Amino acid sequence: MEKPCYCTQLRQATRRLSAVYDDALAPLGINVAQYALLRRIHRNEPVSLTRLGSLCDLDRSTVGRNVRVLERMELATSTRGSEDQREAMIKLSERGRDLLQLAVPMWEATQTAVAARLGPQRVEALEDLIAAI
Amino acid sequence: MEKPCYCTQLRQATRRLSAVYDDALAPLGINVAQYALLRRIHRNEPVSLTRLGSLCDLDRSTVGRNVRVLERMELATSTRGSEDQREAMIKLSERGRDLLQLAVPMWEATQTAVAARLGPQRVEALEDLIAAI
DNA sequence: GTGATATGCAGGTATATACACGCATTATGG
DNA sequence: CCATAATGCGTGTATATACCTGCATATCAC
Repeated sequence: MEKPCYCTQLRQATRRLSAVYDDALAPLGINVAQYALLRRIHRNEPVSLTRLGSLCDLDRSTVGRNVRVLERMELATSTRGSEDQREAMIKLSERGRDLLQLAVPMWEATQTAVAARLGPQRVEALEDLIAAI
Repeated sequence: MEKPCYCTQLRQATRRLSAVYDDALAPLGINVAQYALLRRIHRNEPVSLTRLGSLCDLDRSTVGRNVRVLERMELATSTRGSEDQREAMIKLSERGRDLLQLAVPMWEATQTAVAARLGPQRVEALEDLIAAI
């Protein structure tokens, strides 16, 4: 008796959960990945792409492209490091900061709703699992 | 006291877990998404894109593109339905069937290894969570 | 039967993601 | 100092994913 693929099921669950957060943030024109990135930048600015990549556990090139999207939306800016000319200095723009301030309560509401839907037991299991995987 | 984003953490965990399965299947030149799709086709062939989409809980256009990749790898074929000319009839090719036969034990080994690493408690929690999300 | 509606697909567009390669800049060894 | 190594990025390439639009084919209502 074969168990279904943990990975495939987890991927599916992640798509579903992402859609919930995406929908919540849609009025602001951002998705949950962009929200996470904005927040990460905000907490570390100015920050290089390499550091952002390691903070997000994403490939540097991925972060670079995702930041570019934020730049196109005029939510973030990228300048060159003053000491190390190789480094990109990523910061939020004014608009980015403003939008993030609107986004946080929306995210919080979603987070709370998700926790309520799952119940404390499952939330704990989720936190444990995330750490274990 | 703010809890980190469930969604973002789950996305991260999913990326990590996917990488484990991807690595295991890499010798065959496929990743876990392709494995899941091959398997799904195998169990339902011949199958239309719409049905495949609903089975995988993926957008039809996504499945269409993913199947196209399998076709390019010569692992699957797509012909037109005989009754309904609109329908695509997706099947595995010989190569697809052969490769799947090699892939299944690799997948099983990974599945077992993951279960061992997590332990029965967490595996159960994972199954429960996946169903709940 | 024919016009309206529904269904199935392909393609455009866009984001998220990874890996490999190459270029520029910085750091290091001698 | 200078050659070499290390570091930081950008880009090419590729897959996975979703939404929307348009086209072809079926179905249905009358």
